[in-house]
Amino acid sequence: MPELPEVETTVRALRRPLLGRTFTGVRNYWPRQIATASPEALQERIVGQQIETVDRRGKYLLFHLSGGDTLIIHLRMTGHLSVVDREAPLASHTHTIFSLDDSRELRFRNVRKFGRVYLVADPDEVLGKLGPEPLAPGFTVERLREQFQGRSKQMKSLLLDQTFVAGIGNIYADEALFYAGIHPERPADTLTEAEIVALHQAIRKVLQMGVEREGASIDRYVKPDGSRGSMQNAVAVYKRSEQPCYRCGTPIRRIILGGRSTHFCPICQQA
DNA sequence: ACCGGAGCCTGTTAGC
DNA sequence: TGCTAACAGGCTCCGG
Repeated sequence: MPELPEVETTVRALRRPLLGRTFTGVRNYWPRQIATASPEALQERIVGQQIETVDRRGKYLLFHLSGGDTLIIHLRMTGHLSVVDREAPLASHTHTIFSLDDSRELRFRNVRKFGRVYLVADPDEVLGKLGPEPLAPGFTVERLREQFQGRSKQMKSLLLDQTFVAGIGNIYADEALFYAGIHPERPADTLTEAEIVALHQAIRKVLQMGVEREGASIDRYVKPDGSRGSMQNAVAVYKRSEQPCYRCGTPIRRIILGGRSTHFCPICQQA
């Protein structure tokens, strides 16, 4: 669901309305959503702090604040952020509302309650174990090859591991493996050098495509303004089981790996 | 250290 | 048609 491209799309939409704003209050209706402190403690600490940057690391949104703290939000499965006038009607499942100094509010809607809010002095408390940022210039083939050290699990599961590469979720993992021509069940330690190069290129390609298309509106995901992205119209394998592979015409297969639905072409992706 | 599986959640969908 | 059970997958935690 919200994976790197969807979070990046959210960050880009929120930057303009949030940069330079100061928090004036916090309301919370689901205390467990606040991971680092009680809602009262969060409010106490965040009020008066100005938003200096709006950024992303993996699937996390980062708001660096004038008091030195960083507000971190993870959307998980169903999280949705929007900035609206405080008079706007409240959508169902809105669990945390940040009031701003311009009569607007940053609202965190979260149907399945998996999303989390962190307020920390040191972002590494939350982000410390994340793997490399796949669209950053430092994500080279060499860097990816290093990440394979000591890893033996199946490629699909490895791509979902945020300590391997940050930001990939179920959709883009299946898409990347398709373009790299790698079967999702392949043990990581059996990849050839050529396959690692292909995987590096494929990861960047599918994430870049997702960002350009402003995310995949599969299931519930929509942009902060409620409109849909278009990546769902450009997927090669995800949720295309039984439909013909665009490359060879063979029906796309769906299996369960590590408890996750996995889609692949049995001809183009050799075991 | 690494791996796989359970658990957290609720709206939607599949199946009887 | 109406109900229940399974499913969806982000991450953390636990045991092997």
